[in-house]
Formats: sequence, C-alpha cells, structure tokens
Amino acid sequence: MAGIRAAQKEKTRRALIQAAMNQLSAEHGYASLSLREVAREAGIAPTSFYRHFQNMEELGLTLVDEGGLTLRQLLRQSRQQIAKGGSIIRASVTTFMEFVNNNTAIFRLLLQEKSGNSREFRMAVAREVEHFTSELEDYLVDEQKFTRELAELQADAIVRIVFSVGADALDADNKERQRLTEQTIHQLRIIARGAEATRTAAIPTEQAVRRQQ
Amino acid sequence: MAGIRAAQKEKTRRALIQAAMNQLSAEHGYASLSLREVAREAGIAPTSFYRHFQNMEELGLTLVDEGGLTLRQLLRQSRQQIAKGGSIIRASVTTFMEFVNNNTAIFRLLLQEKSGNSREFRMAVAREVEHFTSELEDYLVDEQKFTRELAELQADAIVRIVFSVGADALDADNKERQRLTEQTIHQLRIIARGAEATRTAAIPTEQAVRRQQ
DNA sequence: ACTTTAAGTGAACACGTGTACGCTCAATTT
DNA sequence: AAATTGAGCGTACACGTGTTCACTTAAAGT
Repeated sequence: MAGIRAAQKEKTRRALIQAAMNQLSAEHGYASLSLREVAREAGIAPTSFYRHFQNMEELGLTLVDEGGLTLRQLLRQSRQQIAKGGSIIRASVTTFMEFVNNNTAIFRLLLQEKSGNSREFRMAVAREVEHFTSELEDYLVDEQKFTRELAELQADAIVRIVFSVGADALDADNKERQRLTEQTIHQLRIIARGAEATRTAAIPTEQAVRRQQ
Repeated sequence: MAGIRAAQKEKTRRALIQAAMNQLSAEHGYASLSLREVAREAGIAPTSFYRHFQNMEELGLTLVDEGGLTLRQLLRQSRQQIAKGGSIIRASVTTFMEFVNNNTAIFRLLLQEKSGNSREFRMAVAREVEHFTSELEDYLVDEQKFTRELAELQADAIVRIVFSVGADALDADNKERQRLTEQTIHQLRIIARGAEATRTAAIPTEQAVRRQQ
C-alpha cells in the first residue's frame, strides 16, 4: 500500500521523458527519435518502453504537453513582473526570450511539431499556442480595455511575431538575440500604437490607411 | 554533339526532383524521405541516384531553392496586381494565400526546414525569407517614403505574421482560410496605422505608449 | 501464506535503410 | 573505326528499426 511499485514506475516514466528530452537537439529532432535509443538512455530494455507508452507518438504528445505547461508557468512569472510596474511589452518579450534560452529543446519541439507531419501533434501544439493567445487577449480586454475584437487581432499578431522571433533566436548568438529582443519590442509598440489609433480615432484613421492604400 | 546524353540526364534529374515533391505531403515530410522510394518513383535504380545528387541533403536543398524561386515569382505577380491600383495589403495577403494553396507541398517544405534539424537547411530557408522581407522593405521605403528603420521593422513584422498565417492555412478549410485572410489584412492595417503614427507624431505617441506601459 | 498482478527482460523476427562494388552498353571523343 | 566516358543496373552487405512473445520476479491483494 506504500505504492513503492507505482513510485518506481513513475520514476522510470520520468527517466524515459528525460531521456527523450536529452536526445532532442538542433540536429536530432523528434521525428528521428528512436525507441531503442530512448530506452537505452533511460536504462531499460527496449521492450519495457511499452509498459509506459503505447507509441513513440504518445511519448511525443506528452513532451508537447509538458512544454506547453512550462510555457504557461512562464507567462505567470511574466505577469508578476508586470504587476511590479514594468513595461508589459518589454517584460513579456524578455521573459519569452529567456524561456527560449533556458528550454531550447522543448521550444524547438513545439516549433517543429507545429508544422510537423502528424496532424495530432500539430493540433496539440496549436492548442498550447491558443492558450497563450487567449490569455494575452483577456489581458488586453481586462487591463487595457480594448474591445474583444481588437484585442483578438492584437494578441494573435503578437503571438505570431513572438513565436517567429523565438525560432530565429534558436540559431542566434547572444548579441543577435539582444537585437531581436529590442526589434520585437519596437514592433509590438508599433502594433500597440496602431491598435490605440484604431480604437481612439476609428474614422480619421481610415483616411490615413487609405492614404497608403 | 546533339547533347542527347546530357538531355537525358537532365530529364531523370527532373524526374527525381518531381518524385521527391510528390512524396512530400502533410504526413510525410522531407526528413522521412527515402532515397530508395524516390528512386523507385523516378523509375531508376536506387544506386543511380548518386549520379545526380551526392546526398539526400543535396536534393533537399535543391527543393528549397526551387521553392524560394516560386515564391519570388509570386511576389512579382503580387506587385503587378498592386500596379493595377488595388490595396497593397489585400493584394499581398491574398496572393500569398494563393501560393500556399497552390504550392502546398513546397510551402510546407520551406516551413518545416525553417525550423528543421539541418543548419544548412535552416539557413537556406532564412535566405529566401530575407529576400522576401527586403523586397517588401524596399517597397515601403521607395513607395511609401518610410524611413529605412521603420520600414525594416514593419516589413519584418509583416513577413513573420504572413508566414505564420500561411502555416495555419495548411490545415484549414476554405472558410477558415478566408477568415485567416481577412484577419491578417486587419492586422497588417493596424501595423500600418502604428507605423504611420510613429513617423507622423513621434513625440505625442510616446505618451500613448506610456499610457499602456 | 497463497494468488494475482504487472514492470522489466531477452531472444527473435521481418523489414527498410544507405551505400560500395563491379558490370553493361550507348553516347561521345579521338 | 577505336577508345573513352558515364548514366544506369543488380547484387550484396551491415545495420538499426519497431514489435511479438513467453519468461522472471518482486510488489500488492486476498
């Protein structure tokens, strides 16, 4: 009843997940992950793998879930930073970049499977990104008093840009990463101005838009 | 001297490229492309493959190049549409979405290898995207009289959003695709307004920015 | 104490993979 | 006409893959 058995099982399950994480790298993605190699690194026989996951796919989906979880935990940190009175935009971008920096393997997994070859994977990642977007959207509605519609457009654009920049950051050195961060902050501020202009001056701004076609 | 030999070689080379293209699909990406299957579909022996490409990697890079080429040809079409006096934003977005629609396999290849496991591939795709961005940037400087700096920020943001939307479009039905298109147009207009506000009212806008932190 | 359950094992299978090697034989060059 | 070149072929090899099956052996349930 001590659950020593269940505990051991959970332990090797974690070992498998950890082993899979370790094998993910810039050169070696989930697609080329091998059951046998993962089992070897986890210290169990290849066949024992099936006691924990039905498929490699199931393992992969678990990794995606954990990645999304980490990402959302990060979001909360970011909000705390905002509460302390910093700039939302700067805080969000820098914490996101830190996430990419500290969880390279997991971010790369999310990124690759976002446009990968398994529909189920793509949808799992899409779900995580949607969480991300909708929390940002809620923030824009609640704290910044944007309309739902405008908040949705803004949040969606921001998340797209930030994820895309995160992807570039994977291959960048520190200096380039810094440049990307500052660039992104500028871009998000442009979007903020645009959204602001859209809500505060809906009619006059239409002319400005027409002016540039 | 008729070059009948060279012609034949080029022909089977095209056959290999075409075969590779055909095997690319939502479920079966470049990573899991097999030399033997490609050779089989091209109608040659597996070993003959090496008469044309040193590696599968070399074939892959060829595919990326061709994809980028197609993409830039498309850009030109898009400009023609603009010259005819439509909205730049609408024209660009719709032609891009059409490209994704008509060249699904090639766009997916670009997208996957953009964050794929071969550094060489990633850089090849990055180069293509940069072409895309810098042409848009030039347009914004030349035709819309933005400063270089502001044009760069704008172009970069736009391309990131558009590629990201293109990715989503791959899994979308026609109705959803239409929604994505309209949403993107709105988003790019917000960016246009933001950029406009930034250049016309650099100082007052700072306050607006501070207001939303 | 006896039975059941289930995590972990090891051997074996069938299969697809990339690629090295030596060959053919038609197009090209000399 | 003779020599050379090179695209394409068939065989063979060594290897890693996922998965099956019948097993051991402790923990958990009775």
